Amino acid sequence: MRYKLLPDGGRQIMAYLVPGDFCDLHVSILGEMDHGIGALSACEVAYISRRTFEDLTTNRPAITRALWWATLVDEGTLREWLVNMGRRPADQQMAHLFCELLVRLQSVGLATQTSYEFPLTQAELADTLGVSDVHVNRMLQQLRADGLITLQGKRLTIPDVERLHEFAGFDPNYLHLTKRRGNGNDRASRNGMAQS
Amino acid sequence: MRYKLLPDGGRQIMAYLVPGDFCDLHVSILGEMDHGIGALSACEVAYISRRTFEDLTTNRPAITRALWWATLVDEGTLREWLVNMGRRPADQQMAHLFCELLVRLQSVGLATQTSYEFPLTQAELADTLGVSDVHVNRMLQQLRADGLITLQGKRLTIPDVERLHEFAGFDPNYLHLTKRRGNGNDRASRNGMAQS
DNA sequence: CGTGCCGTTGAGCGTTGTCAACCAGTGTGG
DNA sequence: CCACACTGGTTGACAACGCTCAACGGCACG
Repeated sequence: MRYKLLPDGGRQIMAYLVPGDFCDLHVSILGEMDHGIGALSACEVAYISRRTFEDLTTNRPAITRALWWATLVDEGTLREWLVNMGRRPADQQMAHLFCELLVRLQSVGLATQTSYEFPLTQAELADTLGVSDVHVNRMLQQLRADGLITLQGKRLTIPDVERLHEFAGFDPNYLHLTKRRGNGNDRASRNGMAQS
Repeated sequence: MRYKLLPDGGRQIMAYLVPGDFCDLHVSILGEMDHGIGALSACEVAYISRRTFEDLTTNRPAITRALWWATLVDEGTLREWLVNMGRRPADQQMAHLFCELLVRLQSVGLATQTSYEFPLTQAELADTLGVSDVHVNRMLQQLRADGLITLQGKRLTIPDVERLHEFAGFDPNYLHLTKRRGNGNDRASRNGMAQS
């Protein structure tokens, strides 16, 4: 995840990273990090040396373009999150996040048609959605009571994906996933390599 | 501005563009726009043809890097806005926006040390901050009463910039402006051209 | 068998939203 | 020159959403 800490001790989570995502392309270009990065579950991290990066961005325009593409998708996601926080009540907001994670995890082969591992605590959800943890708890119960989700142990299941989309006002176009094959492993295209 | 419209008629504004900013680098890379762009005041727009763009991104790595840099700064701004909406009450949120605009407008020579033209309506502010227009009105009055801002006609003045920063919890580091000269015209560096 | 994390619940309060009305300024057409 | 409509800002009353504080229970871990 990406996050920022505030003077008053508050934390705002601004992004979730799934396998295949880049976590700090910023540093190479901007020279400085303006936020923190943390792991919410076991992670495997690949390093690209500064020299390699410099080499790629000066000599390999197609790859540079693919990396740029990845940051633009991140940007699109941030915009959608902004809409989420600004214009939707907490329950729809949470439902929207669940929809997004389903699609993104499917694209890397980490979700079935209707469910995925969900290791987040309610406090972390609260720091993501900009609401209190108590309120997250109540909204979760409501979503469960309405049959929109089930959350047992660490697994989130969405019985009727279409209905949750409807409820959350979710439209995955902002993720810029290329739609083809339905086999749940679309990683190459998500990373934009295929087009370049 | 960048914005999205929702099915219920709501609008969320996700970014303000000041002179020198790029408005749709996305299209060339992502191939599709996922949000709308609108003008809030008279604008002058420069077009770059697709062919020129293709040429730049394949043959001019330094310029490509500068463009990429610009999108990364936009991304940083989006993250800060997310923090703003998630973790700050409406009054501080508005103050934070005023602080950001002061710095950004100064960097393109459109603001004095303490004031700038502010053409937004309260309804537009509301759509930016994710609150109702009535509430914007009341928070504005409060900021005025506290002597943090004055807003006469279309001009916003910040009598004590340091105090407003304090109140809003504003730290301009996320804008990645290079600090040098204090003359309020720092456009070249803001666009990242100087470094490349 | 303690300790700590996480989830859950209740009560009361504060911020913010909704609805509705009103006012000032501006432009328009008769 | 004067209705008229329209936009943008302002105000009041009330409801609703979400927060804070506080306590408690289950569970894993040492």
